[in-house]
Formats: sequence, C-alpha cells, structure tokens
Amino acid sequence: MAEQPPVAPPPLPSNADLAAIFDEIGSLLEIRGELVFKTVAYHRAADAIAHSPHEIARDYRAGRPPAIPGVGSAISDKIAEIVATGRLRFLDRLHGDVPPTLVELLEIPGVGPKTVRLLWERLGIETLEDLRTGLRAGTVGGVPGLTEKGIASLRAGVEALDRRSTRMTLGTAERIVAAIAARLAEAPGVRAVVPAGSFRRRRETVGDLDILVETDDPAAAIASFTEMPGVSAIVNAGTAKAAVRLAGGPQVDLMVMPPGRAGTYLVHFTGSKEHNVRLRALARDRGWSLSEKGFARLGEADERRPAAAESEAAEAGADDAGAAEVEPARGATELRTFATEAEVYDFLGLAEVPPELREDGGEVEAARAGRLPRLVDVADLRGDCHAHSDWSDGIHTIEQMAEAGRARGYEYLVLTDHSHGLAIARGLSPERVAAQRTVIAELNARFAREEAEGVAPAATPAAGFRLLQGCELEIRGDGSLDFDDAVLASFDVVVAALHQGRRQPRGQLTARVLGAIRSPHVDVIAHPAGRMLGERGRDDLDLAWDEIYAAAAETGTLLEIDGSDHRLDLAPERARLAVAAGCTLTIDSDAHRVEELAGIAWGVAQARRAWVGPGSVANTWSRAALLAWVGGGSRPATAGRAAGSRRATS
DNA sequence: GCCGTTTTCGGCCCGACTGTTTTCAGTCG
Repeated sequence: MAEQPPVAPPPLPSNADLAAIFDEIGSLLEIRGELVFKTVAYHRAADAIAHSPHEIARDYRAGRPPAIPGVGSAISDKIAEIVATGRLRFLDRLHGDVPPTLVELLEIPGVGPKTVRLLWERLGIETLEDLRTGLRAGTVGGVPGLTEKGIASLRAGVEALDRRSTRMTLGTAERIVAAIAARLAEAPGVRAVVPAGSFRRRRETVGDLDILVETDDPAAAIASFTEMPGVSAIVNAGTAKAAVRLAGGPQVDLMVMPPGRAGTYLVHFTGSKEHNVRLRALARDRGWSLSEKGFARLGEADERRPAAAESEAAEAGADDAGAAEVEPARGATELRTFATEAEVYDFLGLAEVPPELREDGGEVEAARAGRLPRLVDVADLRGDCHAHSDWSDGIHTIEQMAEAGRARGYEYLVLTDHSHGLAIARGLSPERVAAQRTVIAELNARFAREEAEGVAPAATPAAGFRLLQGCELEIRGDGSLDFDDAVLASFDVVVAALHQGRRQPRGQLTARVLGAIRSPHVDVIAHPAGRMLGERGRDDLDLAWDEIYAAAAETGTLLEIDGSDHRLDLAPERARLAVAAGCTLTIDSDAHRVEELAGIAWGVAQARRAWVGPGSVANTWSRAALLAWVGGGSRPATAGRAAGSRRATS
C-alpha cells in the first residue's frame, strides 16, 4: 500500500455517534465519582445533540457550529476535535482511568455508578460477561456493601436486562394502557385513570408506561394494579405508587393522586424531565418548591441568601409572632394544590403547554410570552392523502375504505395503491389503474346521489365526500418513476415513495428524491425518510435534507408525515425544519385496513410535536383547494410543471 | 460542565421506594 494522503478528513459522525460519545463520557465520569452536575451536563448535551435538527458534524466542518442548548465551550471544543481528527484525546485518557466496558453494567436495572465502581474496584468485574460468570460461579460477594440481598438484586437485574423489551410503538402502548385503565377503573374509589409519561407526550416510541389514578382508596388501586393478569414481577409497591413488569412487555408505573389535586401530578408525571426541571426553576424563582404534590412555600433556610446564615436567629426573632402561629413549628409549610394543569401553568405565569410540546424545546419561553402556536388538531383534517385497498397490499375493499373515510366526516380519501414496480405489494399495472378508475367513479356517483337525496352519513360535510384516485408511485432504483407521464396525469393525486435501493450513497439517493419532487406529476413525497420504528427498525435514509426541503418548498411538492405508528415519518425534528424552510406538509394514515385510518391521529401528534399549525398542512384544506394545489394552479412555483396536466375529478 | 428577568460565580428539581448503613445512601423516574 502507498502512504496515506496526509490530511484526508475523517468521516463525519452522525448526531447519534456524537451523542453516544458524550453519553459515554458522562457515564464514565459517574463511575469515576465525578461531580454529579458535571456528569449530568454531559448527558444533557448528548440528549440535545441526539435530538438536534442540525447535522452537527457537517455544520462544524463547514465552520458554522450551531448553537445547541446544553453545549458550552468545553463540549463544543470536543465536538470540533472529533470532527477534525476523528478522535477525542479526553476520551482516550478517560479510557485509561475507567474501562469503557463498565458502561454496559449501568444498563442493569437497580445498578448505578456506585455499584459499578464497587464491582470493578473490589471484585475486578469489568464487563457484563464478567458479572454473569461471577454470579454463576458464586464469586460475587464477600465485600462490604454487597449483601446477599444485593447479590440477589444483581442477579434479578441481569435477568431483566436479558429479556428487556425494545421500545413500543404508540399503537402497542395504547392497547396496553387501555387494558390497564379499564381494569383500574373498576377498583373501588377510583375517580379517574389518566395515562401520562412519554405516551401522553406522544413520543414516537415508548419505553415504560406511566399511569395516574385519582382515587379515594389508594391501597385498593395499587392492589388491583399489582395483582392484574400479565404481571411477571412487582418492581416495587408502596402507598403512593407501584411499578410492575409485564410478561414479555414493558414496565408500568402507577401513581396515586389524591382527589381534586391532579394538576401538579399530571404535570410531574407527564414530563418530560427536562420540561419539569424548567418549571421547578420557575417555581423556585417565585419562592415555591414544585413537586408532584403541589407548590410548597420555600422556608427561610431554603432561600438562596448566602449572607442569611449569621442573622437567621435575629430574623426569626424579628418575625411577626402571628406568622409563626399560622405556620406550625418546623417543616409544615403552606402547600398550594390545583385540580387542573391549566391552573398549575397559570400559577407559574405560563399559558398551558400542550403535552406534545413539553420537551424543553422553547415551549417554556413561548408560554411565558403568550406565543404558543395554535397546533394542528385531528378535527382540522378534511381528508387523508394516503390509503391502500386490497387491490394492492391493503386488506379491505375499495368500497370499505371509502365508506370508512366517509364515516370519519372527510371530504376526500385518496386511494393510493402501489404502482407495479413494487411487486411485493402487488402493485397496480396501468391496466388495473384504469379498471380501478371505473370502480371509483361508480362509488362517487353513488355518494353524490346519496348526498342529493339526503341519505348520506350525518358526518358528511357540505362539500360531500369523494374518493380520489391516487397511487403510491415507486421511485425506482435508477431514479425513474414507475408510470409514464400519461398514466401519471390520469391520477387526482400522486404520492411518490422510495422503498428500494435504500443503501445507495447519499448523492444518488438524494437525486432520486429530488427527481420525484421536481416531477410535474408528483404531488406528495410519502414517508420521506423511509424509517421504521420498533422491531423492524430502520434508520432514516441518508439524504441531503436541506436540498430536499428547498426543492419541496420551491415546487410546492408536499412532504408527508406518515401516521402509521411504525413510521411516523417525517420525524418531528425534520418536520419542524421543513416547515421553517417553507414546505407544506400532509398528514396521512397510510392505512392498509379500515381501522388504521384512525392512526392518522399519531401523525397529527407528531406534527404537534413539530410545532406545526393547521396552515402548514394541506389536508386541512377543502377538497377543491387541495385539487387546485396539486393541479398546479395554486402552487408557489409552477415552473417546470405541466399546468393543467391533472384531470379534473369532482 | 452549563448558565444568567437575581448571578460571569455559585448555583444546578424533588420525592418514593428499597435495604439495612438504626438516620441514610443508592437508584429511579
């Protein structure tokens, strides 16, 4: 081999790569016993990096590092070093102090940094495999701080780790939550059952489930919970909360709320942690300590007044004697409680923040300034631009899908069976497209007749309901489109998607998607990132996203948020950037069966997480407005589009 | 290590549950 060129730049790490590095640093510092706030700072920075919409390494290399909350000069310098050299000397040195394999021990439930350090320093355990071996051989123990119970807990933790479930999709979480809520509602004294946590915030996937129960009889609720079928282990159970692990499923936490005081409980257990930290800081600024129980008045000793210590006795003596009577002896401070979340936020001087925004992504500032956006809602949607029938890979008939769309009160449902290039999904040939058109026309004739006769479903809007003919058009591996122009021009709405050749290099993949965006026939790019959540997990396609957003904004091609719970694509971070770049979105169900039409709500939730308002979502528009847009008449730029190429349907 | 409608220094969210350390540390959410 010849000598390497002297200055070949190292490959660019992804945000996930960078986040993993800083998470590792945080964990190693924890094990080393570093100041907690320092380790937290690294983890916070890692989280911010992982969720940043910027391509951070690319921006650093381009010499314009983005401002990332939680990333200060020290971590910024480290990012710069990684991007420039592909290495981080700080981490290399840290590995000399603390074996990097210790991080995997932190994954064990019930095991924290102190325990890991004990295992390492006193027993020489450096890996999960070391621990497994030691537990089997009975050599773990015999040191202070590790009792028999501690060892049993370690063993249970390792077993729990081995069968740890992956994160659930929202649909799976909803099914589990609904079953538990139905059971709890039957327990005596229960007034309300409310799902909380990341499920309520509608994160794309959910790890643990959190359920709140407002009840007069906490013991009965907790007993009902821990004794329900499907529980494989009780993690803990007290008088205020309990946690169980479901067989082959997630951990579920139950919290009890005293009646009439749900406000702070809901806020606390909905989170996120980062959002709560902000709220508590606000409360503290106002002289209150915020916990799930309510707002407790901070005592003199709690106030941050460095000079107060010496004069404390004098101040106490100077206090009004009456006040001392109102606040009995010590500790028992005034507690403010609220029935609703709105009151809690109001007490902090904030507008009520929708759960989907509670991620410390600017919502606290916006709520304080009264500038929270009006978010899109399921009720805003007048149609759905992406659904399948049994003509391709759906399971219900065209008529069943249409009737279901009509029953939802839509003005339209776009039937988007696959094009023939996606053979695995029984894609339609041009001949079957033509045959399908006849079926659709007959259905629409009946719908029009029933509307005229006043026998259409009550939910039918004034404009009536029509089934529109679309297709999910395959963007082929070579970038060409799967139907010719004449066939494409015959659809009401063309939804293009890329399913094949996912591993092509970024330039080639990007060119394929840009080609579709710039086609005069393509109206929507479906699930643009091509990601899959859950067990079928697939990462986002490696696309030059800024180019995608710019081209979509320029041509008016719509970008989809796919509501299928294993897609949710675009992801919120991307959708937020796309709208900022001037793009218009659709939120679709991608339903393959009647029941999945309701899944559009998951897509709406992701749009809300992206701060998207109804004005940026094309299927909040009337059918006429949507058709005018896709026909080219009302798009921002029609250059290159074959104006009037779309046939008029309705 | 980060950060500033109190602060460029001195703070950084709070409580339940567990085990056992008879007054609290560790872990978790």
